[in-house]
Amino acid sequence: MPDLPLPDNIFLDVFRGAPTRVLAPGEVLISAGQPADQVFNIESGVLMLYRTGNDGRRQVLSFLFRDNFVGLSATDAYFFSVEAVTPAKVVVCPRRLLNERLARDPAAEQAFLNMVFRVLEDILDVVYSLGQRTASERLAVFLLYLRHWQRLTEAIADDDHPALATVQVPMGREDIADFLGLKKETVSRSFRELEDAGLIHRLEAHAVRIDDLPRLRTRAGIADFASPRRLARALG
Amino acid sequence: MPDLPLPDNIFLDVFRGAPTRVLAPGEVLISAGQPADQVFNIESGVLMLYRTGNDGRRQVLSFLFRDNFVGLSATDAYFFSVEAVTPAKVVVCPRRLLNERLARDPAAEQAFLNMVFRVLEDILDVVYSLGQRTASERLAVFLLYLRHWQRLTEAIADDDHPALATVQVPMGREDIADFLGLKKETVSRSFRELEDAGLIHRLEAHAVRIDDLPRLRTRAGIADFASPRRLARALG
DNA sequence: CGGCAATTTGATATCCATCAATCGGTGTGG
DNA sequence: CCACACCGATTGATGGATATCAAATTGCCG
Repeated sequence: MPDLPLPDNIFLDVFRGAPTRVLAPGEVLISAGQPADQVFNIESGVLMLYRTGNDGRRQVLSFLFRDNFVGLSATDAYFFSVEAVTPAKVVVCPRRLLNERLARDPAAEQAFLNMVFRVLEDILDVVYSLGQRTASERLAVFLLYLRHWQRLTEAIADDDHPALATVQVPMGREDIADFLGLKKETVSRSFRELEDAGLIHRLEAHAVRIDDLPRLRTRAGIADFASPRRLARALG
Repeated sequence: MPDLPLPDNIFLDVFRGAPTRVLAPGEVLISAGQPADQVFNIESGVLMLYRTGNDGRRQVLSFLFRDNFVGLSATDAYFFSVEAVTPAKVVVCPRRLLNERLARDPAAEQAFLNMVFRVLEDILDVVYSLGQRTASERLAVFLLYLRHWQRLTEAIADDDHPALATVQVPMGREDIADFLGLKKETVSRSFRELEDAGLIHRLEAHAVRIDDLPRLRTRAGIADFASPRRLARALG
């Protein structure tokens, strides 16, 4: 079986030779309201895209992993914030350069559009989770989502590969809670619930062993982040 | 003050002379899993885009209004369903034609991409609502959202125009509930809560009078669907 | 006018949030 | 090397918001 490549979006070549920026955990890359004049691509590490309300409520809209593109915006100002969860490296490129690249090359534009569609589709999963799923179901989906990204960033072809038995959970409970629309205590209790059900085992706060993948998938419901169709798409 | 035009997305001209399809309430336009070989534009009426789980849970992802484009998909199969809420007319066009149009015309492609961005941004609002807002806050946001679309489809320039004092609520309570991640009884109670607070008044099940727009906006939180920035963009 | 479906309202149950310890690692200074 | 302090995670006890179950009411259409 061939190694599993990351989706190669040809427009990403605008980042060739672009400067790298190193981020410490918690460091802010994008602040909502700033002029949207740069785009980024993640070389390593995990970032978090979120939106905050006036009253301090925060919704994490997405976690971002290696080779994820950052900086989608319809307008000339970002409408979200992005910060590093782990130490991270991103490459930076003026937005103008990307626009020119897309305008010149229909194939690149097509690839870019497809990426935006994938983002859109992934967000619809999140909407379904937030609207319809219970706390432990959301956590089950989330763990499969982390496993999916771990599989992609480590380019693992085999779904049963032993390296996927333990899933790294780089972010804290509060960040998970703000992604899943829960409170951090509820996230803890949901971990326990999945553990008591024999689906997972907490190794430490930032790593989980998956004991029963099929039942974890059942618990999560259909929209498994590594379902065959989605994976086929992710691999382009 | 000039009349307020609908956003004129130039790529919509692929629908010129295209056949019209008439839909009765509840009639399904798109069924999840079908080959995604057609795209649509709404001429009149209200549609509903949703996703269902194996167990019958349903999440309404979006309501669709006049001049909304339907059929965005990264793959060759739809991953959502669409049905009519009210009697509706849509124009139908082969997806291939749109793709050719976009490939030929960079300006059209740009306009299309901008539309997709707007959709993305709107969905992020929904995610924030589902993750962070209470029931009555979600309903407040929803009523402003309906008001916003009513304003657009009726091309009303003035935000204080008397025609906007009453908002039509074409969909049933269950559909609202499945959009807001609530149950229909909770939607009823939230209507009552807003009414008791003096923000709105229920005229009938399908129409609401807004008594205190500023306070309704406050209740909804910042992401007002008709905030100046968003509106400027929608009209762009 | 009658009957059916949708909505509203009421009573109760459940799940998640909140408030409050306690536990457990990690890093530092003695 | 160990004691201690700190911070995040877990667990416990309780409260509150929403779901569920069950009428009662309204509105709509024949």
